[in-house]
Amino acid sequence: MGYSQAQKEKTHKRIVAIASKRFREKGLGGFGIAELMKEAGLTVGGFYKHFDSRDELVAEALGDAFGVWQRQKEAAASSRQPLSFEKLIDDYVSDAHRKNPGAGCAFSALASEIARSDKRTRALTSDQAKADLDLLVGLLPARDKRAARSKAILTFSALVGAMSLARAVSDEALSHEILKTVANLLKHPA
Amino acid sequence: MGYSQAQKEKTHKRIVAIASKRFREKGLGGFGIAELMKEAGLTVGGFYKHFDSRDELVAEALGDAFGVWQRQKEAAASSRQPLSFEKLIDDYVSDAHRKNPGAGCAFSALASEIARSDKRTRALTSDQAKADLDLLVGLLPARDKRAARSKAILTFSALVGAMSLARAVSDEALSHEILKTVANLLKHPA
DNA sequence: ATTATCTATAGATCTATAGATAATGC
DNA sequence: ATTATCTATAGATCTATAGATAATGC
Repeated sequence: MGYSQAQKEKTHKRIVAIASKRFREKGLGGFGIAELMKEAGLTVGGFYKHFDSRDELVAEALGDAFGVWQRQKEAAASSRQPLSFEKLIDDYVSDAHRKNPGAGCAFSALASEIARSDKRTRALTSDQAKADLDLLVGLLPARDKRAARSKAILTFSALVGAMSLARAVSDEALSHEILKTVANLLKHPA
Repeated sequence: MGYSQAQKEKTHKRIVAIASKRFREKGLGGFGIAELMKEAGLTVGGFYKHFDSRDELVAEALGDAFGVWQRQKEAAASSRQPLSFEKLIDDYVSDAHRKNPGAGCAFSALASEIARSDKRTRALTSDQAKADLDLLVGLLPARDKRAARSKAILTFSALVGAMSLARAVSDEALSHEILKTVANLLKHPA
Protein backbone atom coordinates (compact mmCIF):
# COMPACT_ATOMS: atom_id res chain seq x y z
CA MET A 1 0.00 0.00 0.00
CA GLY A 2 1.43 3.24 1.12
CA TYR A 3 2.25 6.13 -1.06
CA SER A 4 4.68 7.38 -3.64
CA GLN A 5 3.96 10.17 -6.08
CA ALA A 6 5.94 8.47 -8.84
CA GLN A 7 4.12 5.20 -8.28
CA LYS A 8 0.76 6.92 -8.13
CA GLU A 9 1.34 8.58 -11.49
CA LYS A 10 2.24 5.25 -13.08
CA THR A 11 -0.86 3.69 -11.55
CA HIS A 12 -3.01 6.54 -12.81
CA LYS A 13 -1.70 6.14 -16.34
CA ARG A 14 -2.22 2.39 -16.18
CA ILE A 15 -5.86 2.83 -15.19
CA VAL A 16 -6.41 5.35 -17.99
CA ALA A 17 -4.72 3.12 -20.59
CA ILE A 18 -6.86 0.14 -19.66
CA ALA A 19 -10.03 2.24 -19.66
CA SER A 20 -9.07 3.75 -23.02
CA LYS A 21 -8.86 0.30 -24.57
CA ARG A 22 -11.91 -1.18 -22.84
CA PHE A 23 -14.17 1.81 -23.59
CA ARG A 24 -13.43 1.37 -27.30
CA GLU A 25 -14.09 -2.36 -27.03
CA LYS A 26 -17.14 -2.42 -24.79
CA GLY A 27 -18.62 1.07 -24.98
CA LEU A 28 -18.69 3.91 -22.48
CA GLY A 29 -21.01 1.98 -20.18
CA GLY A 30 -19.57 -1.44 -20.91
CA PHE A 31 -17.94 -2.12 -17.56
CA GLY A 32 -17.87 -0.95 -13.97
CA ILE A 33 -15.16 0.61 -11.86
CA ALA A 34 -14.60 -2.56 -9.84
CA GLU A 35 -13.88 -4.55 -13.00
CA LEU A 36 -11.54 -1.88 -14.32
CA MET A 37 -9.58 -1.60 -11.07
CA LYS A 38 -9.31 -5.36 -10.85
CA GLU A 39 -7.74 -5.48 -14.30
CA ALA A 40 -5.28 -2.83 -13.11
CA GLY A 41 -4.44 -5.04 -10.11
CA LEU A 42 -6.25 -2.75 -7.65
CA THR A 43 -9.58 -2.53 -5.81
CA VAL A 44 -12.58 -0.21 -6.13
CA GLY A 45 -11.79 1.98 -3.15
CA GLY A 46 -8.63 3.41 -4.67
CA PHE A 47 -10.38 4.74 -7.75
CA TYR A 48 -11.64 7.96 -6.22
CA LYS A 49 -8.20 9.12 -5.15
CA HIS A 50 -7.45 9.21 -8.90
CA PHE A 51 -10.71 10.53 -10.36
CA ASP A 52 -13.49 12.70 -8.96
CA SER A 53 -16.09 10.65 -10.79
CA ARG A 54 -16.59 8.05 -13.47
CA ASP A 55 -17.29 10.80 -16.02
CA GLU A 56 -13.85 12.21 -15.38
CA LEU A 57 -12.35 8.84 -16.23
CA VAL A 58 -14.34 8.80 -19.47
CA ALA A 59 -12.95 12.20 -20.45
CA GLU A 60 -9.37 11.25 -19.57
CA ALA A 61 -9.59 7.88 -21.27
CA LEU A 62 -10.97 9.44 -24.43
CA GLY A 63 -8.09 11.89 -24.40
CA ASP A 64 -5.82 8.86 -24.48
CA ALA A 65 -7.89 6.96 -27.07
CA PHE A 66 -7.91 9.83 -29.53
CA GLY A 67 -4.92 10.66 -31.65
CA VAL A 68 -4.21 7.34 -33.37
CA TRP A 69 -3.50 9.23 -36.60
CA GLN A 70 -1.12 11.62 -34.84
CA ARG A 71 0.77 8.68 -33.35
CA GLN A 72 0.78 6.89 -36.70
CA LYS A 73 2.14 9.98 -38.40
CA GLU A 74 4.91 10.35 -35.80
CA ALA A 75 5.81 6.67 -36.00
CA ALA A 76 6.00 6.89 -39.80
CA ALA A 77 8.12 10.05 -39.64
CA SER A 78 10.62 8.49 -37.23
CA SER A 79 10.94 5.42 -39.49
CA ARG A 80 11.66 7.82 -42.40
CA GLN A 81 8.62 6.63 -44.35
CA PRO A 82 6.38 9.67 -44.00
CA LEU A 83 2.68 8.85 -43.77
CA SER A 84 0.75 9.10 -47.04
CA PHE A 85 -2.96 9.60 -47.65
CA GLU A 86 -3.14 6.15 -49.25
CA LYS A 87 -1.39 4.40 -46.36
CA LEU A 88 -3.64 6.07 -43.81
CA ILE A 89 -6.72 4.88 -45.67
CA ASP A 90 -5.45 1.33 -46.14
CA ASP A 91 -4.60 1.01 -42.45
CA TYR A 92 -7.96 2.42 -41.43
CA VAL A 93 -9.99 -0.04 -43.49
CA SER A 94 -7.73 -2.98 -42.64
CA ASP A 95 -9.12 -6.13 -41.08
CA ALA A 96 -6.72 -5.64 -38.18
CA HIS A 97 -8.43 -2.35 -37.38
CA ARG A 98 -11.91 -3.75 -37.87
CA LYS A 99 -11.26 -6.63 -35.49
CA ASN A 100 -9.41 -4.66 -32.87
CA PRO A 101 -11.42 -1.58 -31.93
CA GLY A 102 -9.64 -1.36 -28.58
CA ALA A 103 -6.45 -0.17 -30.28
CA GLY A 104 -8.14 1.76 -33.06
CA CYS A 105 -9.96 4.95 -33.89
CA ALA A 106 -12.18 6.21 -31.07
CA PHE A 107 -14.58 7.87 -33.50
CA SER A 108 -15.67 4.68 -35.20
CA ALA A 109 -15.74 2.83 -31.87
CA LEU A 110 -17.69 5.41 -29.88
CA ALA A 111 -19.18 8.17 -32.05
CA SER A 112 -22.82 7.51 -31.26
CA GLU A 113 -22.13 7.30 -27.53
CA ILE A 114 -19.99 10.43 -27.47
CA ALA A 115 -22.92 12.30 -29.03
CA ARG A 116 -24.78 11.62 -25.76
CA SER A 117 -21.89 12.47 -23.43
CA ASP A 118 -21.30 15.57 -21.35
CA LYS A 119 -20.01 18.88 -22.69
CA ARG A 120 -16.41 18.26 -21.64
CA THR A 121 -16.21 15.02 -23.59
CA ARG A 122 -17.80 16.58 -26.66
CA ALA A 123 -15.46 19.58 -26.53
CA LEU A 124 -12.50 17.19 -26.46
CA THR A 125 -14.04 15.39 -29.42
CA SER A 126 -14.38 18.68 -31.30
CA ASP A 127 -10.72 19.49 -30.79
CA GLN A 128 -9.67 16.04 -31.86
CA ALA A 129 -11.84 16.11 -34.98
CA LYS A 130 -10.22 19.42 -35.94
CA ALA A 131 -6.73 18.02 -35.40
CA ASP A 132 -7.54 14.94 -37.46
CA LEU A 133 -8.99 17.03 -40.29
CA ASP A 134 -5.87 19.23 -40.30
CA LEU A 135 -3.70 16.14 -40.44
CA LEU A 136 -5.69 14.81 -43.38
CA VAL A 137 -5.47 18.15 -45.19
CA GLY A 138 -1.70 17.98 -44.75
CA LEU A 139 -1.60 14.67 -46.59
CA LEU A 140 -3.48 16.03 -49.61
CA PRO A 141 -2.06 18.03 -52.52
CA ALA A 142 -1.86 21.67 -51.44
CA ARG A 143 -2.88 23.19 -54.76
CA ASP A 144 -6.46 24.06 -53.88
CA LYS A 145 -6.81 24.53 -50.14
CA ARG A 146 -10.60 24.61 -50.09
CA ALA A 147 -10.81 21.47 -52.17
CA ALA A 148 -8.34 19.75 -49.85
CA ARG A 149 -10.42 20.61 -46.80
CA SER A 150 -13.57 19.33 -48.46
CA LYS A 151 -11.85 16.13 -49.46
CA ALA A 152 -10.51 15.70 -45.91
CA ILE A 153 -14.01 16.05 -44.47
CA LEU A 154 -15.47 13.56 -46.92
CA THR A 155 -12.62 11.14 -46.24
CA PHE A 156 -12.97 11.40 -42.47
CA SER A 157 -16.75 10.93 -42.61
CA ALA A 158 -16.60 8.05 -45.05
CA LEU A 159 -13.90 6.20 -43.10
CA VAL A 160 -15.71 6.55 -39.77
CA GLY A 161 -19.04 5.59 -41.33
CA ALA A 162 -17.59 2.64 -43.23
CA MET A 163 -15.87 1.19 -40.17
CA SER A 164 -18.96 1.72 -38.00
CA LEU A 165 -21.12 -0.08 -40.54
CA ALA A 166 -18.56 -2.81 -41.22
CA ARG A 167 -18.54 -3.64 -37.51
CA ALA A 168 -22.32 -3.42 -37.11
CA VAL A 169 -23.30 -5.88 -39.85
CA SER A 170 -23.04 -9.62 -39.30
CA ASP A 171 -22.45 -10.46 -42.96
CA GLU A 172 -18.69 -10.75 -43.50
CA ALA A 173 -18.87 -10.31 -47.27
CA LEU A 174 -20.85 -7.09 -46.90
CA SER A 175 -18.50 -5.89 -44.18
CA HIS A 176 -15.47 -6.32 -46.43
CA GLU A 177 -17.26 -4.89 -49.45
CA ILE A 178 -18.04 -1.68 -47.57
CA LEU A 179 -14.46 -1.17 -46.43
CA LYS A 180 -12.83 -2.04 -49.76
CA THR A 181 -15.21 0.06 -51.81
CA VAL A 182 -14.87 3.15 -49.64
CA ALA A 183 -11.07 2.85 -49.66
CA ASN A 184 -11.02 2.52 -53.44
CA LEU A 185 -13.28 5.47 -54.10
CA LEU A 186 -11.42 7.71 -51.66
CA LYS A 187 -8.09 6.85 -53.24
CA HIS A 188 -9.38 6.95 -56.83
CA PRO A 189 -12.44 9.22 -57.09
CA ALA A 190 -14.77 8.22 -59.94
CA MET B 1 -56.36 -4.74 -16.55
CA GLY B 2 -57.86 -7.83 -18.01
CA TYR B 3 -57.27 -9.10 -21.44
CA SER B 4 -58.03 -8.48 -25.07
CA GLN B 5 -55.89 -9.72 -27.94
CA ALA B 6 -56.57 -6.60 -29.99
CA GLN B 7 -55.70 -4.35 -27.06
CA LYS B 8 -52.58 -6.34 -26.28
CA GLU B 9 -51.33 -5.96 -29.83
CA LYS B 10 -51.85 -2.21 -29.70
CA THR B 11 -50.04 -2.06 -26.37
CA HIS B 12 -47.17 -4.14 -27.74
CA LYS B 13 -46.77 -1.81 -30.70
CA ARG B 14 -46.90 1.24 -28.44
CA ILE B 15 -44.10 -0.14 -26.26
CA VAL B 16 -41.97 -0.93 -29.32
CA ALA B 17 -42.57 2.50 -30.87
CA ILE B 18 -41.53 4.29 -27.69
CA ALA B 19 -38.45 2.08 -27.29
CA SER B 20 -37.54 2.61 -30.94
CA LYS B 21 -37.49 6.37 -30.42
CA ARG B 22 -35.82 6.34 -27.01
CA PHE B 23 -33.07 3.90 -28.01
CA ARG B 24 -32.07 6.23 -30.84
CA GLU B 25 -32.13 9.18 -28.46
CA LYS B 26 -30.50 7.68 -25.38
CA GLY B 27 -28.62 4.63 -26.59
CA LEU B 28 -29.35 0.93 -26.19
CA GLY B 29 -28.64 1.08 -22.47
CA GLY B 30 -30.02 4.56 -21.93
CA PHE B 31 -33.09 3.66 -19.90
CA GLY B 32 -34.65 0.86 -17.92
CA ILE B 33 -37.79 -1.18 -18.43
CA ALA B 34 -39.64 0.56 -15.60
CA GLU B 35 -39.09 3.97 -17.22
CA LEU B 36 -40.16 2.67 -20.62
CA MET B 37 -43.32 1.04 -19.30
CA LYS B 38 -44.21 4.16 -17.36
CA GLU B 39 -44.01 6.23 -20.55
CA ALA B 40 -46.34 3.69 -22.15
CA GLY B 41 -48.76 4.15 -19.23
CA LEU B 42 -47.99 0.72 -17.78
CA THR B 43 -45.89 -0.85 -15.02
CA VAL B 44 -42.79 -3.07 -15.06
CA GLY B 45 -44.55 -6.34 -14.35
CA GLY B 46 -46.43 -6.35 -17.63
CA PHE B 47 -43.29 -6.15 -19.75
CA TYR B 48 -42.45 -9.84 -19.67
CA LYS B 49 -45.83 -10.91 -21.08
CA HIS B 50 -44.73 -8.98 -24.19
CA PHE B 51 -41.01 -9.80 -24.41
CA ASP B 52 -38.92 -12.72 -23.19
CA SER B 53 -36.06 -10.39 -22.29
CA ARG B 54 -34.76 -6.87 -22.69
CA ASP B 55 -32.60 -8.02 -25.62
CA GLU B 56 -35.72 -9.10 -27.46
CA LEU B 57 -37.10 -5.60 -27.06
CA VAL B 58 -33.87 -4.17 -28.49
CA ALA B 59 -34.17 -6.39 -31.56
CA GLU B 60 -37.85 -5.56 -32.09
CA ALA B 61 -37.35 -1.85 -31.51
CA LEU B 62 -34.46 -1.74 -33.97
CA GLY B 63 -36.66 -3.48 -36.52
CA ASP B 64 -39.04 -0.55 -36.09
CA ALA B 65 -36.30 2.10 -36.05
CA PHE B 66 -34.76 0.92 -39.30
CA GLY B 67 -36.31 1.68 -42.63
CA VAL B 68 -36.59 5.47 -42.51
CA TRP B 69 -35.49 5.61 -46.17
CA GLN B 70 -38.05 3.00 -47.19
CA ARG B 71 -40.78 5.00 -45.48
CA GLN B 72 -39.50 8.22 -47.00
CA LYS B 73 -39.52 6.65 -50.46
CA GLU B 74 -43.08 5.40 -50.03
CA ALA B 75 -44.27 8.75 -48.72
CA ALA B 76 -42.64 10.50 -51.67
CA ALA B 77 -44.17 8.03 -54.14
CA SER B 78 -47.68 8.49 -52.75
CA SER B 79 -47.33 12.26 -52.99
CA ARG B 80 -46.31 11.82 -56.66
CA GLN B 81 -42.89 13.39 -56.08
CA PRO B 82 -40.67 10.34 -56.33
CA LEU B 83 -37.64 10.39 -54.05
CA SER B 84 -34.44 11.58 -55.68
CA PHE B 85 -30.82 10.98 -54.66
CA GLU B 86 -30.39 14.69 -53.98
CA LYS B 87 -33.49 14.95 -51.81
CA LEU B 88 -32.47 11.92 -49.75
CA ILE B 89 -29.06 13.48 -49.08
CA ASP B 90 -30.45 16.91 -48.23
CA ASP B 91 -32.93 15.43 -45.77
CA TYR B 92 -30.26 13.25 -44.19
CA VAL B 93 -27.86 16.10 -43.51
CA SER B 94 -30.63 18.49 -42.44
CA ASP B 95 -30.56 20.19 -39.07
CA ALA B 96 -33.94 18.62 -38.31
CA HIS B 97 -32.35 15.18 -38.61
CA ARG B 98 -29.27 16.15 -36.64
CA LYS B 99 -31.33 17.49 -33.75
CA ASN B 100 -33.90 14.73 -33.70
CA PRO B 101 -32.13 11.37 -33.64
CA GLY B 102 -35.20 9.71 -32.12
CA ALA B 103 -37.05 9.99 -35.42
CA GLY B 104 -34.03 9.54 -37.66
CA CYS B 105 -31.60 7.01 -39.06
CA ALA B 106 -30.79 4.21 -36.61
CA PHE B 107 -27.35 3.70 -38.13
CA SER B 108 -26.03 7.14 -37.24
CA ALA B 109 -27.76 7.02 -33.85
CA LEU B 110 -26.61 3.55 -32.81
CA ALA B 111 -23.94 2.08 -35.10
CA SER B 112 -21.19 1.75 -32.52
CA GLU B 113 -23.56 0.14 -30.00
CA ILE B 114 -25.02 -2.26 -32.54
CA ALA B 115 -21.50 -3.48 -33.26
CA ARG B 116 -21.45 -4.81 -29.67
CA SER B 117 -24.96 -6.32 -29.75
CA ASP B 118 -26.01 -9.93 -30.08
CA LYS B 119 -26.09 -11.89 -33.33
CA ARG B 120 -29.80 -11.42 -33.90
CA THR B 121 -29.52 -7.65 -33.78
CA ARG B 122 -26.49 -7.62 -36.08
CA ALA B 123 -28.22 -9.94 -38.57
CA LEU B 124 -31.16 -7.53 -38.66
CA THR B 125 -28.69 -4.71 -39.20
CA SER B 126 -27.08 -6.59 -42.08
CA ASP B 127 -30.42 -7.05 -43.81
CA GLN B 128 -31.31 -3.42 -43.33
CA ALA B 129 -27.96 -2.20 -44.63
CA LYS B 130 -28.49 -4.31 -47.76
CA ALA B 131 -31.99 -2.92 -48.27
CA ASP B 132 -30.75 0.64 -47.82
CA LEU B 133 -27.91 0.10 -50.28
CA ASP B 134 -30.34 -1.35 -52.84
CA LEU B 135 -32.61 1.65 -52.38
CA LEU B 136 -29.67 4.00 -52.94
CA VAL B 137 -28.58 2.11 -56.04
CA GLY B 138 -32.11 2.52 -57.36
CA LEU B 139 -31.81 6.30 -57.08
CA LEU B 140 -28.59 6.42 -59.10
CA PRO B 141 -28.24 6.41 -62.90
CA ALA B 142 -28.43 2.79 -64.05
CA ARG B 143 -25.77 3.05 -66.75
CA ASP B 144 -22.93 1.36 -64.92
CA LYS B 145 -24.28 -0.99 -62.27
CA ARG B 146 -20.98 -1.59 -60.53
CA ALA B 147 -20.24 2.11 -60.36
CA ALA B 148 -23.71 2.72 -58.94
CA ARG B 149 -23.19 0.17 -56.19
CA SER B 150 -19.81 1.67 -55.29
CA LYS B 151 -21.29 5.13 -55.20
CA ALA B 152 -24.16 3.88 -53.00
CA ILE B 153 -21.71 2.37 -50.53
CA LEU B 154 -19.63 5.55 -50.35
CA THR B 155 -22.78 7.64 -49.95
CA PHE B 156 -24.17 5.46 -47.19
CA SER B 157 -20.85 5.41 -45.31
CA ALA B 158 -20.25 9.13 -45.70
CA LEU B 159 -23.76 10.08 -44.58
CA VAL B 160 -23.66 7.84 -41.51
CA GLY B 161 -20.15 9.02 -40.62
CA ALA B 162 -20.94 12.68 -41.18
CA MET B 163 -24.06 12.59 -39.00
CA SER B 164 -22.27 10.62 -36.27
CA LEU B 165 -19.44 13.16 -36.22
CA ALA B 166 -21.74 16.17 -36.52
CA ARG B 167 -23.60 15.00 -33.41
CA ALA B 168 -20.44 14.10 -31.48
CA VAL B 169 -18.64 17.45 -31.77
CA SER B 170 -19.62 20.40 -29.59
CA ASP B 171 -18.57 23.06 -32.12
CA GLU B 172 -21.66 24.07 -34.09
CA ALA B 173 -19.70 25.58 -36.97
CA LEU B 174 -17.71 22.37 -37.42
CA SER B 175 -20.85 20.30 -37.14
CA HIS B 176 -22.53 22.21 -39.95
CA GLU B 177 -19.38 22.29 -42.06
CA ILE B 178 -19.14 18.49 -41.95
CA LEU B 179 -22.74 17.97 -43.02
CA LYS B 180 -22.75 20.60 -45.76
CA THR B 181 -19.43 19.54 -47.22
CA VAL B 182 -20.31 15.86 -47.36
CA ALA B 183 -23.68 16.63 -48.97
CA ASN B 184 -22.03 18.85 -51.57
CA LEU B 185 -19.35 16.36 -52.51
CA LEU B 186 -21.80 13.48 -52.73
CA LYS B 187 -24.12 15.46 -54.97
CA HIS B 188 -21.33 17.03 -57.06
CA PRO B 189 -18.22 14.83 -56.99
CA ALA B 190 -15.02 16.82 -57.49
C1' DA C 1 1.56 13.78 9.32
C1' DT C 2 0.05 12.53 4.96
C1' DT C 3 -2.07 9.66 1.74
C1' DA C 4 -2.51 5.49 -1.66
C1' DT C 5 -4.79 1.57 -1.28
C1' DC C 6 -7.72 -1.82 1.03
C1' DT C 7 -12.17 -3.84 2.92
C1' DA C 8 -16.86 -3.11 3.61
C1' DT C 9 -21.05 -1.08 2.70
C1' DA C 10 -24.81 2.49 1.86
C1' DG C 11 -27.97 3.74 -1.47
C1' DA C 12 -29.52 3.66 -5.94
C1' DT C 13 -30.16 1.48 -9.76
C1' DC C 14 -31.83 -2.50 -13.03
C1' DT C 15 -33.71 -7.19 -14.84
C1' DA C 16 -36.67 -10.66 -14.02
C1' DT C 17 -40.10 -13.27 -11.30
C1' DA C 18 -44.00 -14.38 -7.94
C1' DG C 19 -48.46 -13.89 -6.74
C1' DA C 20 -52.79 -11.00 -6.72
C1' DT C 21 -56.47 -8.81 -9.41
C1' DA C 22 -59.82 -8.28 -12.80
C1' DA C 23 -61.45 -8.40 -17.53
C1' DT C 24 -62.01 -11.57 -21.59
C1' DG C 25 -63.77 -15.22 -24.12
C1' DC C 26 -65.01 -20.04 -24.20
C1' DA D 1 -60.40 -20.89 -17.38
C1' DT D 2 -57.22 -17.82 -19.23
C1' DT D 3 -54.24 -14.07 -19.15
C1' DA D 4 -52.88 -8.84 -19.32
C1' DT D 5 -51.61 -6.00 -16.00
C1' DC D 6 -50.56 -4.68 -11.24
C1' DT D 7 -47.82 -4.53 -6.81
C1' DA D 8 -43.93 -6.14 -4.50
C1' DT D 9 -39.55 -7.96 -4.25
C1' DA D 10 -35.38 -11.07 -4.94
C1' DG D 11 -30.91 -10.84 -6.53
C1' DA D 12 -27.52 -8.69 -9.05
C1' DT D 13 -25.52 -4.99 -10.41
C1' DC D 14 -23.04 -0.19 -10.01
C1' DT D 15 -21.18 4.49 -8.08
C1' DA D 16 -19.42 6.57 -4.34
C1' DT D 17 -18.01 6.94 0.52
C1' DA D 18 -16.30 5.65 5.33
C1' DG D 19 -12.89 4.01 8.00
C1' DA D 20 -8.70 0.98 8.56
C1' DT D 21 -3.94 -0.03 7.19
C1' DA D 22 0.63 0.77 6.01
C1' DA D 23 4.22 3.03 3.38
C1' DT D 24 6.17 7.72 2.27
C1' DG D 25 8.41 11.86 3.09
C1' DC D 26 8.91 15.84 6.08
